[in-house]
Amino acid sequence: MARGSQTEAAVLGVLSVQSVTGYAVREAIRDVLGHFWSESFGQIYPTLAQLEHDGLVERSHGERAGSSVYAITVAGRDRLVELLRQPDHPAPPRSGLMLRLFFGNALGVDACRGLIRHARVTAEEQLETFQAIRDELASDAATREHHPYWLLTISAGEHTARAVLDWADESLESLTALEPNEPGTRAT
Amino acid sequence: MARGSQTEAAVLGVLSVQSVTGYAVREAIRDVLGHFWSESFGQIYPTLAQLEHDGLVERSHGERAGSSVYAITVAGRDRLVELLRQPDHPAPPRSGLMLRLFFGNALGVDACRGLIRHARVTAEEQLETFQAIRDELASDAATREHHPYWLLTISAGEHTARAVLDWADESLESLTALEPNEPGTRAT
DNA sequence: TCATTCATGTAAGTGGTTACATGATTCA
DNA sequence: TGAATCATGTAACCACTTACATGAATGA
Repeated sequence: MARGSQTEAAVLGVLSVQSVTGYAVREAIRDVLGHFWSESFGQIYPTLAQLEHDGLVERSHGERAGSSVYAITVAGRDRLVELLRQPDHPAPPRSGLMLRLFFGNALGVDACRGLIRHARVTAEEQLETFQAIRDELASDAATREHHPYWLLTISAGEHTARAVLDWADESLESLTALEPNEPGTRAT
Repeated sequence: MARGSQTEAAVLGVLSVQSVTGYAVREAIRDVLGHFWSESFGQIYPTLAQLEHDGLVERSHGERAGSSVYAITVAGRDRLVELLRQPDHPAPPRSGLMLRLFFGNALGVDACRGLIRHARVTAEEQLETFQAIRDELASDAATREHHPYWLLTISAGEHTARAVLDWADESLESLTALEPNEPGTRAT
């Protein structure tokens, strides 16, 4: 899947579940796909315009003045499947946390501990969020045919978060064994 | 940390371990930081030129004709610590796998199974790679002060890979319970 | 001698973010 | 009435990738 088509797929995907405004597409991507996907305004509106031009979505008047509701067409559904079938070209990894830890000898062991603790807290918060999403899903019958798939992504998030928890505990343990060698410590 | 400075940090970091050519910086980033970081040629050479201009690295003649070896300066070490201390602004998540699974109802359950199996295989291969790196590290005494930190990143990779394994097994199980509803299946 | 690796750089293109500009509607 | 939210769009900018261009050294 060419990089640009990923946005197309995400937007078509949202519209395949429900017809909404461009603004709501962005909200859905942020709130529902948020733990594994993101799109900015600057991408969504031009993409919607392109999709309309290609006959993959249709635009109708929204309830508010000037607002548009987009609905996916039959051709749009075909296109969505076509896009989803294309191979994934994952972006090269770039973890700022790992970069800092890798050069932890320069950064100093205390700063490393802080980074790991922070990652742990974030993972804990994520687990709570995932539980909340599970609860919400359980009471949403309208989209029940999607739930088995949506749960897959939630479960992936949970597994990853728990892995971070385990890793953080192990890592904090292993760093306590280290003498407080702090090459990077200076008064600021 | 501003986005551009991350490249600066990665390059300075590599040079803080050993003085090498630009080509070798790229190799180190690809082979050693590869599981959590990446830089392309187009980034490394301009960054090295900038770092030299700022007095953070020094250039000397390499063994080969026309080749340059870069060495980090004292100011460069200070700058590295400064960069590593800056807060991390993680790139927004973009998992093509999760996007496809989330819209699995459109893609079809068989294609989803294929994606998950593929992710599982990749995770298995990664675990083997990590073991190989562990073995290599154990026999490299020259960089021993870095090892506690380098092991942190390897361990993180292993935890993540094992999480994928568990998630994949669970997910494949959960999908077998699903009737073979295949909206996305068409002859191509 | 010929392919591969080592080595350095530039230029064009892309995918994406951020900020800007505008205005209606809702609700406190 | 005024702040927050809903809503649509554009323009500038940025980091990064890919492809290109070049050539020396190594080793089969």
